[in-house]
Amino acid sequence: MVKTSRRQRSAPTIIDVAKRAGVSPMTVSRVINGENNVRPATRELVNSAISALNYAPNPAARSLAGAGQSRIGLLYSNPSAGYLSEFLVGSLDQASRRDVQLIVERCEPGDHEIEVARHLIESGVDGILLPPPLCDSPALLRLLAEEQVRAVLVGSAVPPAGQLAVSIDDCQAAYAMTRHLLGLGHRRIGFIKGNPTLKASAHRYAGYCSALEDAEVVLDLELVAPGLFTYRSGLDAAEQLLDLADAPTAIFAGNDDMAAASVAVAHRRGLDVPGDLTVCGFDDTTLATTIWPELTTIHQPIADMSRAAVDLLVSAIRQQSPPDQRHCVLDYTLIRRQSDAPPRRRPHSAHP
Amino acid sequence: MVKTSRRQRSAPTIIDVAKRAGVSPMTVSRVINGENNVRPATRELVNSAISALNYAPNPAARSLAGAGQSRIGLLYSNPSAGYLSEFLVGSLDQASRRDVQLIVERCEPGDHEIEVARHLIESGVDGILLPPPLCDSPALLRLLAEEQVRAVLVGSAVPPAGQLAVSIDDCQAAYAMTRHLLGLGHRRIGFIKGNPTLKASAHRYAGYCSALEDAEVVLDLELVAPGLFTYRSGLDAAEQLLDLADAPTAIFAGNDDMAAASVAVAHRRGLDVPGDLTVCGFDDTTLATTIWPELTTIHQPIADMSRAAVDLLVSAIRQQSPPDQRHCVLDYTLIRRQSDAPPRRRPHSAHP
DNA sequence: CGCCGGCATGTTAGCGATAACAGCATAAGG
DNA sequence: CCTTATGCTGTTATCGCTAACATGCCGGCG
Repeated sequence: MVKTSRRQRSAPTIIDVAKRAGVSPMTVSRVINGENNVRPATRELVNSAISALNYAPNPAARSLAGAGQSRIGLLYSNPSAGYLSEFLVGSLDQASRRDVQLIVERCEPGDHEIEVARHLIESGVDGILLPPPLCDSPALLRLLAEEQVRAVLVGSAVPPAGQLAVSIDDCQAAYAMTRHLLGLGHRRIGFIKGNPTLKASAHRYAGYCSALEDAEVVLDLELVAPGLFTYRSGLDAAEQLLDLADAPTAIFAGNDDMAAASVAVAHRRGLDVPGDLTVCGFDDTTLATTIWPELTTIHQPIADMSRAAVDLLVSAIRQQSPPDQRHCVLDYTLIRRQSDAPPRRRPHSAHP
Repeated sequence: MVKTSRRQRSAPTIIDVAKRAGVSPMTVSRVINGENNVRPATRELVNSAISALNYAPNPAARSLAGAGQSRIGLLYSNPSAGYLSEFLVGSLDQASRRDVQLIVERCEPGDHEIEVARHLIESGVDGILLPPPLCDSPALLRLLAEEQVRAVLVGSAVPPAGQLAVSIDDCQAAYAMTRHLLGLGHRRIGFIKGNPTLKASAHRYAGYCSALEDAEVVLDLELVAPGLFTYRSGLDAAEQLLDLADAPTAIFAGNDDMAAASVAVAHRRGLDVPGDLTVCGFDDTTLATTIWPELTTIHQPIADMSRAAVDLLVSAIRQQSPPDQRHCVLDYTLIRRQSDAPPRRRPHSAHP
């Protein structure tokens, strides 16, 4: 059996070095940490003892005795299915690289987010990671500000000034998707808005509007349906859009859940997707590839975002990196799958 | 304030937990390390103190004090939506409690699982966690046996003898669900089988058959459709079942994805769920509560299962707890939501 | 001359956890 | 009924390192 090979002849300690250099362990420590109040001659002595013994400080002991390892919390409430797992994978990875401990805490639907957050804070974390939808809770942000706990908002489209944040550009992504649909030839493009309490909703809508405008397609408010990011709300919105006398040839839903609902409604009405109706989503959750046809959607690099978030937070905690970039914007990807196609009927000719 | 005064809001220590639980720090340590010589009542006391304080052991102190830190791998390939995140939360939590480093490795659809597993082993893990569907890969198990790497199979219905494993009783759960449907008055109950390479499929089917038999309802093989646990396969299976001259009044799908597909097919045909057709799933993935109506399904305590798996693995690695229980079977829950109801039409009278 | 202040260094006391052993009930055995 | 096992649980002593304080040594000042 190959016991962990590291346990060989116990490595030299700071005491071995101290003896050999004829000084006290403390002086060795000072030399190691580059403190400037050691006489050059002594420093030299210690240094040579160190290299003679091939000494390396024990990081565990170091963090135990010293500044202590920092811990960061991850507070999540109800992200869509695949979001959390990706987020976890990324933050875990980075947390271990940066040598911080990650405490994961869930806010159950019934819980009051404030209570849970307070619990986390009281448990002594030095900072908190807030993936959506918690990143847009004003009450939570207020609490964090009061308690002076640092936080990184992930996925919030427009974080308050100075707030640490990581996100994609929701507006630009929605713009790209709308442009994609326009490129396929669609002119009547329905849009299902998301939960108005989340800032991302407004931004995605803005991207949609802006793309239409740039393509000189007039925005028809009939084609814009309200939604809440839930499947259920998507059902209602899709019904509303498809009930229109001049129904859209494509529906761009504010997220995958509502897009999936739109597909369901289309099927219920005997419409083929994408033959009779193009449907696109946003987020690229697992739902997007679970249903049939698989959804064309916007993919967020969630794992990378969470990695970036951990980095930002740790740097802030250790005060290593000044605010050279408090808000980190990563790139999205438009993923094309089977739910989009050019419109079957020629659209009404647009302008002369 | 430049630095948080060291004493103020530091993380809770083993001593805080000990005080709160009214025991000595040593006992807490024993609980954390899963040593088996602690009275269950005491263990419970300590555990609740741990979660109340949101305590996590300081890895630095631990490795300093002796216990060399071990690492375990989590190898996953393609669990259904939501499974992974729950699994991660549970295993993370327990990994941090037990102070093992969790190395997460994904096996992409194209990858050969053997290669990925070998990579993980070579990176020096002391054991591997195998959630479904990898837990049922014979080739993988063979490799692990050869390499003498310990593994815990999670979700495999009948693990090889002596293999570390955690699961629920799939057969019994399917039995309970079928019984539930019979209790509602259904007699023609369709069943969609799962991927035949996974042992859970056969067990769920066995539970279904056994419940019918006990209720003296003859098993009609017409009502049993093949499936693969994918949404797509559920679509085909549901079409097949609903095409039947004497169609079922209820469909029990082998998992939630296929149940969701069944709901979609029903809607496409203008059937109301649950008014015209009852649909039940299995697994209680997030999909179950995403769609409408929300699915009645079987809930597995995935987070607890992964916690148990980590425990089992760590204990085996540290050789602290003998094989007092190599296969840990946890309880499932039948969750009733909106997708089931008594059959609308009186079923054909059964027997004289 | 003697006291002060500043620098280089040594001492002491933990950091948070565990190993090893010591106690102390309770159960088993004679 | 007393002794020897057999759990559980508590004590003590570290692990390697570093804050915080204590010491000794020097020159400068009144």
